[in-house]
Amino acid sequence: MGAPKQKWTAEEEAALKAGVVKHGSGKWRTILTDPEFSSILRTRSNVDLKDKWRNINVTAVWGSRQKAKLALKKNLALPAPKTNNNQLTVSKVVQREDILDVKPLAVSSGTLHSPNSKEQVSRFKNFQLNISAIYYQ
Amino acid sequence: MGAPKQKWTAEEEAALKAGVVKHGSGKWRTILTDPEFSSILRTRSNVDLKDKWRNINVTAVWGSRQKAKLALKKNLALPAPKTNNNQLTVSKVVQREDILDVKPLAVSSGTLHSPNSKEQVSRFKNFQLNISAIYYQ
DNA sequence: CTGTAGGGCTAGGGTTGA
DNA sequence: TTCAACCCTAGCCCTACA
Repeated sequence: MGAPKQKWTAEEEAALKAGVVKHGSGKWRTILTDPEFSSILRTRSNVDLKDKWRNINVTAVWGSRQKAKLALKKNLALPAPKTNNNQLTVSKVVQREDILDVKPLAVSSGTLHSPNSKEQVSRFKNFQLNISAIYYQ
Repeated sequence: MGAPKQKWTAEEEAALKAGVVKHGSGKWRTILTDPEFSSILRTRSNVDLKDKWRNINVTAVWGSRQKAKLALKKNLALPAPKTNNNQLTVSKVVQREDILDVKPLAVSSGTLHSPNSKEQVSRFKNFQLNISAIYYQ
């Protein structure tokens, strides 16, 4: 806990993947220095890249049980498919757990635009001020 | 299947609170390895300590973690307060580095509330603003 | 000193059994 | 349904090593 966690955006992840394709895994500093990615990954360190890559691969291999659960839950939680008209809705039951998430290894760094203006949160090194407003009934 | 639930004893809880006072919140592994508490908390993991501390604090302010979560969501879903209403501006200047976290407002006694001087709490009829400054090195 | 690899830790969301 | 206890893991830190 030093600074609030900075979650990886899809754009950053894509840039990392493209960087690994271009320079190879383990060349974190090189990827960071590459002008093709340096702007997107400006806020990340080489160690961050390494850690994120590790998470990506771990997730890809997966024998995780929670993710399977989540996938199942997600499926169950889906509202009945809303088709345009009035027709019987058929609920589908997915039984496979081995699919999920095709990982695009080579995502070109096209013009992915940030979902929003990801403002750069200032990250203090040894101080954090939390303000939370909580409403209750 | 898993281990049966191991309820926290009063002694364990006291040790945890003392550990937080001594080492600070978030230093779960440190508390665990402190000879002063290691014997009492022998059967607990660092994650257990973290979870228990969360329950203690959440219970002290609210009735439950669920309510807190709901309240938070409710808060996030609310549009920004309009000018007409309660516009609060809070500023705080910090200079010291030697303080360490200000969380132990949930010490055993029956009379909680009246947080210490490091934390300010403003209460409205159905609204609470929490401000906490956390220092660390 | 710089960078990488890998183990470890915490925060926070999620799950579960009583 | 509620909630204390417990699980899962992204992100970040620490240390060894080259």
